[in-house]
Amino acid sequence: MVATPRKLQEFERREADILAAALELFSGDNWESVTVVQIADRAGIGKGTVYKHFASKDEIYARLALDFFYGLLRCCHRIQDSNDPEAEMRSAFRGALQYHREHQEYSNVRQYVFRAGFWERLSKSYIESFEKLDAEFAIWANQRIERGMDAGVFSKQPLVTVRTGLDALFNGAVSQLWGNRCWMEIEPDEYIEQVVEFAINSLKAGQVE
Amino acid sequence: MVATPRKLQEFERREADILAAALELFSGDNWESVTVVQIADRAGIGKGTVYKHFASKDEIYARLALDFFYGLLRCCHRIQDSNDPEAEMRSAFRGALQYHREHQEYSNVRQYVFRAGFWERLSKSYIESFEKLDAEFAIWANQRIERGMDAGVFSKQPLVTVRTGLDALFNGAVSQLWGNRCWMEIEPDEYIEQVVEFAINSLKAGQVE
Amino acid sequence: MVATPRKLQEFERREADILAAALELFSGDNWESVTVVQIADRAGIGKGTVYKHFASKDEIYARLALDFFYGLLRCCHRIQDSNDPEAEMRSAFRGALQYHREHQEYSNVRQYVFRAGFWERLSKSYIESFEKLDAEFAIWANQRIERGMDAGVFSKQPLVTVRTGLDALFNGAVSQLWGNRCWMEIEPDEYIEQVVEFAINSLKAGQVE
Amino acid sequence: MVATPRKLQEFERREADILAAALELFSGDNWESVTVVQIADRAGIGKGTVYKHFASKDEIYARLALDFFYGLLRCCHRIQDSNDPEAEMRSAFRGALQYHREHQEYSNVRQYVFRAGFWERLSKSYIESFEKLDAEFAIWANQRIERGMDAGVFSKQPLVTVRTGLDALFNGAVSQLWGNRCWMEIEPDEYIEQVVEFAINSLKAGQVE
DNA sequence: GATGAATGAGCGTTCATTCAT
DNA sequence: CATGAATGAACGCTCATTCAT
Repeated sequence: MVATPRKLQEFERREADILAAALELFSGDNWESVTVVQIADRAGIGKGTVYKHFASKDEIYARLALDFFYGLLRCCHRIQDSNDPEAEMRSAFRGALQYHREHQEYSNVRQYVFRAGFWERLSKSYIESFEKLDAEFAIWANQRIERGMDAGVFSKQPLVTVRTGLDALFNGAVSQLWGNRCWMEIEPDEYIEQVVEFAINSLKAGQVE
Repeated sequence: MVATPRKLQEFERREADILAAALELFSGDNWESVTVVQIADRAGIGKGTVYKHFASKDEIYARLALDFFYGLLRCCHRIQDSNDPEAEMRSAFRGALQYHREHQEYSNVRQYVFRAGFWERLSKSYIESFEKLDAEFAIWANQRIERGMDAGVFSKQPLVTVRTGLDALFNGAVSQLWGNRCWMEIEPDEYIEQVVEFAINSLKAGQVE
Repeated sequence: MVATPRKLQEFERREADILAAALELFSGDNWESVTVVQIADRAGIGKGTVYKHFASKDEIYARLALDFFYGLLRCCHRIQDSNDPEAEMRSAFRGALQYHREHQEYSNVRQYVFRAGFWERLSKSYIESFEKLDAEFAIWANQRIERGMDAGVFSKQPLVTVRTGLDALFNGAVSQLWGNRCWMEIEPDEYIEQVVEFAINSLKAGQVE
Repeated sequence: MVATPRKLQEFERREADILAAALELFSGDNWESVTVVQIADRAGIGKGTVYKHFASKDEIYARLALDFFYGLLRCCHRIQDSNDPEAEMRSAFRGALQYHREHQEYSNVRQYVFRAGFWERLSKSYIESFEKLDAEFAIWANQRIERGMDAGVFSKQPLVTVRTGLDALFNGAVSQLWGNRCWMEIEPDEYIEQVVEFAINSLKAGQVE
């Protein structure tokens, strides 16, 4: 076992410090006007040091978003393969929504990286990371949907239609969970169950019984 | 009756123009980066003229917020006194929520003035205006709640508890109505009714029948 | 006759001040590291004011270059049409070289705008100005060359060959005139005469006598 | 004979590496924006190590300039004393120009150290080095000029006049040799000969025969 | 009173320089 | 001693605010 050099450990810890500081500030009320100096100050380092770790402020956003989405992907990958596609899909959808609920601090980061212009400014390597992420999600989701269709559990529909609909449903649910900061007429957990139910129903819809 | 001088009329019209222009821009997508020049241009006046009416950009925000909240207060005051405190409260809560729904263009203004730091920068006179507003709301709401309690319609609870709960409920509902831009599982009107119901129930809760 | 408003006069004077200040600094030894603050200080104005007149530091360079090249074009246009194409071309070539000699302060500006990357950063309208300038030069030069060929004074050669060669010769001569800041083995005037002679000879070269 | 310790050898080799790396970068196109990191990388060492050898980036420039000028002085000192002052002067002038022609890579270094402000920033010891260098040149040149005057080969003129003129001539010739990168009406070697001839003639000028 | 030219603090970013390891 | 992470002054540029006209 090779011991990680102390220097490297510290360097990585700083990166974590910066990301943590940035996330705290981005999740606050003034997130639109957070400056690099504020991030550096909160991380307890100098302004220039931030740029040893990230080429730009946007890259901090990008990195936080990647961390968030990779966490989401891990959520999905944790679902065990089984002979019950419906249960799998339920678990995945529920888990993904719960993940968002538990990480509301990424709400503004997500909003920011989806803004027009963000991708245009982003460096090639970060764009590739996001594309790889998208591809992994697509593979994972499509496999499960097709498996369910082949098993006759989900109705046969064009994959693109199903994916588009589920994505819209999912994003709408996330808005709901995040848009409401203090209160909701039904409990989030119950809300999530209803969305999951809706999603499963739409996957089985039109099925000949 | 003293005729308002033409000059004064023009002055006030300009102020309205500025506020209208600012509100349009603040309700748009890039509201965070709206500049004073943009506001002046849209109002059809020079940049310097804006400062004849408002000491700072923040005061425009403050003034819009005051307009909005005074409109809300007028909503409440329009409720006729009656012998039915529950119906009054229902009307008030419903009306206040409808008011927010109908004035979503103030969404960003409200967010902005609630930011940390806004009040620190605000001039004394504006702070006093906001405090006066708060006080009027408190008087109005407390009167109605106490009247309802005295009449035995609402359960006897500490006023502070009731006010805190209702405020949270109200703010949550506003976030819900404003936060979710594309999708909601129930219609806003129905949503408002449910919230009103919930509020009334909580006012009557614990009551011995 | 409409009197120019005083304000506009002052505004234009400031622009001239900025350009003059920039040209002085760009013609000096430290021209590569001239800052906007230095330009503003020398022009006796604030940093922000520079940006009322020019969108970027590069645009100051671009504007100076345009001024320089338009002056050069005026030099050419001043040459009277005559029945002697050779004398015209001699006058033009000589005049253009003299113009460069008399405006050596633009030496670094010219170098800067010809750098790779400068055009990529330049705004569309400035690029169009330069293209228009190029086109006017081309029209003027081609007319005179073709007229000379038609008159049998210059030898018939492909226009592109002649233009390429003359441009190279001209640029080389400018380098010579500018590269040497204090001294030259022959006097600049004599040098210019020799280059002109060379140019004319190359235009007549291959001619059947 | 004391053996140079290995450690010291290595230290000196590193210094040579840094200077070589810096010279390569300073002679390139983007020499103005060369960074210390680039120099260190090309020298195959860490950034901090550069500062073990040179107190600042300017000192690297200064040291390169000193190396260059000491090389030039050695050129002069290599000229054998003889009884022919004119031949000596010819050799020296020709050699010095050839030295510049063969070391065009120092062109930007020379330009940089002659900039206003460079000397102000330079440390005392380096300034002294340059002053010593100047003094040695002056001694060498004045000796030869005076010897030639005493021998009746050069005309009697105030030393200051002769030195000023020769310096201007020399610097002009260097600009010519370095400034013109693409084109010259005569070959460099021939150019040098003409300059030498001109220099000798001016030394003999006004002489009563 | 209305104006917009002028301002300079503050933004994101770079890089020469320092210093703990 | 060599290193490179950390620093902060200074860059080009923006824009809220001021003030002479």
